[in-house]
Amino acid sequence: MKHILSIYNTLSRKKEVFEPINPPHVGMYVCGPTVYGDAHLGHARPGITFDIVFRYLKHLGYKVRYVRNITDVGHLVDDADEGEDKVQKKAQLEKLEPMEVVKYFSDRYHKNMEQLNALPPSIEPTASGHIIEQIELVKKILENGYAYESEGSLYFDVEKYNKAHHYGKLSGRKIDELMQNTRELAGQEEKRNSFDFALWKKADPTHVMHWPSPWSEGYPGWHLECSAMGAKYLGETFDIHGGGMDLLFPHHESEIAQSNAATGHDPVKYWMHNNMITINGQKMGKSLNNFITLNEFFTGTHEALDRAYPPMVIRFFILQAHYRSTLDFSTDALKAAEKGMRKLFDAFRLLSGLKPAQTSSLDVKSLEEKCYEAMDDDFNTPIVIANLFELTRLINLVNDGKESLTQDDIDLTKDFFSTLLFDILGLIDEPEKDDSKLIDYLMDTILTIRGEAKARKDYATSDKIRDELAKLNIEIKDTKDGAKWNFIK
RNA sequence: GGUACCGUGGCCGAGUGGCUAGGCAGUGGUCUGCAAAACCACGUACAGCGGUUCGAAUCCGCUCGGUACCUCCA
Repeated sequence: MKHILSIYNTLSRKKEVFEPINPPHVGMYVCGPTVYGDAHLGHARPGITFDIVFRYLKHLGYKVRYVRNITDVGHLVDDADEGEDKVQKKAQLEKLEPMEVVKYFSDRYHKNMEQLNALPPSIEPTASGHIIEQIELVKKILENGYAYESEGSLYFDVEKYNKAHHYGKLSGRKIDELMQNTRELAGQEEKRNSFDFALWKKADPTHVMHWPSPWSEGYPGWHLECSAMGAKYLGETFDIHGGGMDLLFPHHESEIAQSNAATGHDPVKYWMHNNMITINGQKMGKSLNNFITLNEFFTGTHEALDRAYPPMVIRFFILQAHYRSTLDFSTDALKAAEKGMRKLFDAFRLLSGLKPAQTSSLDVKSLEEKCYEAMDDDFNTPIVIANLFELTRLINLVNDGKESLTQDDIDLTKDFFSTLLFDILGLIDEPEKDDSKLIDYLMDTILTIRGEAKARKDYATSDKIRDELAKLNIEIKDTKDGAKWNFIK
């Protein structure tokens, strides 16, 4: 099957046919988390969205290098805090080294991504590990005249840059409008224009994380790490840069500016942005304090949740919406996703037991084509899933003896169903395991039945139950308080 | 205030001019000892108002409602 993959490019605001710069190689950079807290549902979205992109590009035969950074330097706690580093603040609160905080939350993030069955990226660079590269990038920008020094800090000269390039071409902003919207804020005296952004910040004496540089003891500006590390591992121009829509401006806009200022050309061919997950119609976010962490979903420990929801339910829930749409969370929506997903898995299992017929009364091949068409159309996973539900209906019809498939068609169906469901969508059919609880319920049920048998003096049945359980190393003891049971070692 | 986006049946959510999206929930039916599962049938949903068109959820305008980003800092 010939694939013409189209991807919505934020830069052009339309779908474009995907043509890698150096086929069969594809370079993809995705903005990863700032590790100062547990990942929440919002973090799962880019994790899963770009996992799908990664999986599908590989499926199409591309050799993909997927780079996802870990931001471990320099983020502030929130808008109200002045000059306080998120990682640093967390470290001070917990009386830990900043790198202990980073390690702790990085590990937990990795665990969560693994639970969601998101494949690990090819390279996962950290900002703190690339200070030299960032300093070199600042030097280039400075040499090319797009940066200025002020009080030991370096800022990007947006106004000057905009004379040669268009600052705002990604987010659709115009510098005149930025001018007009300038607010009077404290701590801006160092900058020529309020919209200039920091390339290097001089650390104040209380700042824990700082490095030497030609300009001051300090730390790199936030936008820098992605420009520096993207160029290092994927080249000055690479294929795909992804991230959440909330990073569009100013982060990605500034990345484009930095790269142009340093190299004279754009860094990225296709910009992809996933939309936000909302809760009660509002963005789920750290600053709004309305987030539910992934661990809370998996254990059911958040007050908004009635029970635990396995990672695959979260994954399926996210895949049922297109990545560029907002997705509204509710437990009802999650439950609906869970039931639907189970239905798909049930149908897939049925395939193996289907009785083959001499002729096929159904056309399963066309469904496969529809699934691929949907994937090729900007990774439209909800359409893929809708087609898989149609396939599920057909499988059930065959199972009910109302339609028929030949062995060849059954094999073909099994093959493409599994490719789509497991390889491309990345779902895993894992039965929920909470054995201890399950066994308790089962034993209660069995002992109740045995008790009823004994009550009507049906000792044949009650003894049979005891003997059969004994074979499983389960011992039953009739006590004054009723029957008890335990495992025999 | 600026910029962008959105408003689809009870819920979630596809869909950029004419063709049933889909899932969950609900109702009726088939099947079944009962139940579950499965299958079949059923909802004449596209915020409101106007316009373009033979024809609009889909294009245009206005109104209402909602969301995100807005240059400190990150």
